[in-house]
Amino acid sequence: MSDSTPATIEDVARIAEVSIATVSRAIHMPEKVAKSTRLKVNQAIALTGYTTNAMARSLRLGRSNMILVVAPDIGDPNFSSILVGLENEARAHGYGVLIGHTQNDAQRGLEYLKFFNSNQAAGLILFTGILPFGHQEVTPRLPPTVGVFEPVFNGGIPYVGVDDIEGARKAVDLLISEGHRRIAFIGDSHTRLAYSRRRSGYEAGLAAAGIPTNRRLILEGDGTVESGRLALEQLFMRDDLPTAFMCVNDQTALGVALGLKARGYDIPDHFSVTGFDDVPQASFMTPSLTTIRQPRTAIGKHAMALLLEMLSDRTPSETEILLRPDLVVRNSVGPPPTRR
Amino acid sequence: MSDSTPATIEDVARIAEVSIATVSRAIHMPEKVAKSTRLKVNQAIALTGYTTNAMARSLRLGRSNMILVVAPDIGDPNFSSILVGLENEARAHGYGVLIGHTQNDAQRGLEYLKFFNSNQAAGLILFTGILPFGHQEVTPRLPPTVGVFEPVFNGGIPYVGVDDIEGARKAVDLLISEGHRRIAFIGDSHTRLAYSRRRSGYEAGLAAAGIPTNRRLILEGDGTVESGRLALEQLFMRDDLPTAFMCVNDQTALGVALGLKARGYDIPDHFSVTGFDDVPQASFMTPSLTTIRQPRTAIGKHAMALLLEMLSDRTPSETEILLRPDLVVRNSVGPPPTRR
DNA sequence: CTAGCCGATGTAAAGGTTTACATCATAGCA
DNA sequence: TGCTATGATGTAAACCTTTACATCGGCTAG
Repeated sequence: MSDSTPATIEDVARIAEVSIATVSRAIHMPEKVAKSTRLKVNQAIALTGYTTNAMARSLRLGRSNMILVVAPDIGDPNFSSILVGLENEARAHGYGVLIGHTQNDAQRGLEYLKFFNSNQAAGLILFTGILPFGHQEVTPRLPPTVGVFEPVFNGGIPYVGVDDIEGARKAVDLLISEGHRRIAFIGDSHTRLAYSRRRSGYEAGLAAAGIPTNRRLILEGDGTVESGRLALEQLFMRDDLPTAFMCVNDQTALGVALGLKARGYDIPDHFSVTGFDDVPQASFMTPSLTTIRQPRTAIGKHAMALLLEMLSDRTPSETEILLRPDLVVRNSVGPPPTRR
Repeated sequence: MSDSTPATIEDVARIAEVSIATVSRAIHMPEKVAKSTRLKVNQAIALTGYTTNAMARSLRLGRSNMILVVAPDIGDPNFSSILVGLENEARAHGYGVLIGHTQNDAQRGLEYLKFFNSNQAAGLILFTGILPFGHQEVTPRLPPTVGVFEPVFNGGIPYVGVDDIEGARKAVDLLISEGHRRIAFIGDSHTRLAYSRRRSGYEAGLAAAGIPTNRRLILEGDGTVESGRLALEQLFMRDDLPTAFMCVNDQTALGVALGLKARGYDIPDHFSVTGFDDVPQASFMTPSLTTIRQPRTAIGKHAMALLLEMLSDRTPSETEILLRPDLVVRNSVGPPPTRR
């Protein structure tokens, strides 16, 4: 009954008393085979517990049913629920998800390209806009690829993200409506496009309110907790403080909040703070963080759907999908202190 | 020079002027081939950019070089850095990591078994001890498998985790040494072995200090923030309060802390709280959480190493690897309030 | 000088699938 | 009735690799 080696298409064919070609057709092009035959084949499949050998299939077809997802850091809290969206969508279409992380090491990124030469993956989902393959003169021939969060470095590759400008705009508008005029932007970056876009939204918001941008209130950062803390220290050293800190992401906001707390200040009584992303811990911070929510599962779903589309007819319907970021009002924003 | 289709072993053989068998040998058993030939082959490989077609190889060998990692929830903060350890170790040995999550749905778990019938994966890493395949009379034939965190349900499968009893013991000992005598345990569970082990450690600690266990101070939970909050409410309703809450994990501790804060209590002045796991956010809570650290990356590394060992000679050197949990002292524990 | 051995290499089969092409039976039509 | 179109199925090649076995040449030892 149940042998130790898995059943092959040949076993099924023998039991169903047809040729292996018919079995294959019954599975993949059922309309091409007589109803009675289809029935016999299905019974034989049920009996043997047959599953198509994915290796043989991929070999024959010249493509696999795996999607490689490469992220700089798997541990990023912003990453995991996107993965859920990716995985669900992939599985719904018979694909599996392979993961890799580069830890910002170009060499490692490069190694992942082997997955495509060797037919182990059919498509690529790339987190962060910079190609993880280092700075190369020659762009490596990429497989069908979709970016997440940011457009991919050398362009021409569709991507799915959130409208960073609009999101930032919502945050800065909230701060302005609370009465803030001196608003710092923490976490500007020239390597991460998403971050500089958020800065653009910030500037647009200020401009719309007639507030001149003050370059001394724009600080760089790399999105880590530490960078937030550091930026805060710089501002304190200059003794040129804002009343509100608009941070490029929640991690940065956490760093700022921690720094303020360490100096004995209270949020939002003394300073207001906003984040971006709405990572799970944002709601558990004290005070809970007012931030911009990224629809992560939806991002994952759309990215995978786009890639799957490319894998079938090679012409993606969209080249850019920007989802709507939502303002999540919690307790880290209040009016500026009346007088200093 | 660079064709559109990837180079095959035949291209390499032609250029190196040897047979494909020699090329294969030069790659996989270099000592079996003359040095001069090896050189020619290597040059040809470099020239063509040849990579072994993993599909063909797996097909021929009858096994793949992929490891499937199945977790109930990819988004679990306790999961991702283990994944890093898994992935690094796997890659170091030429394996890739495939991920799947069951979302506690037995049906989904079952579907992943297909990966093995179809040769898409060679081994399985299973998070949480319960087989994700539902309650079945017949245990499905499992591929080489290693459990993480807890022994796998029907036994006989090696696993890697942390010594939960010892870890819990460290937490309860700390609380006792601070002077607590009424210590609640939040998050007992009969479905999660790791949790009930932590309860054992808790009880052992109490016993060692001559404190009788009070069943009314042991509350069930499923390790979520909500379960912590709920358990706290129960205790308050009974008006039978402890002075310290030892929580089964950090999430639960967070729920307890949030609940206490909502009721206007201060940690650690009014109550002490401990967690378990040391998830990233534990250090950012207010107050920062005293907890037990799981060496996550190491767990991942060991689990994968064990599996890889099983994949080669089929007899794992260990059947159980328990790593040492470390106490991380932060600010959520203090002496009990002198008088109520 | 030759038998035997050994090291290096080549030949060819096998692994499981998909699919172009061939075959065959039957239905429809003249 | 005989021919063709059609629908269902079978045959066999191809996808790329690994490896058991065969071959071949040269060396050693007797």
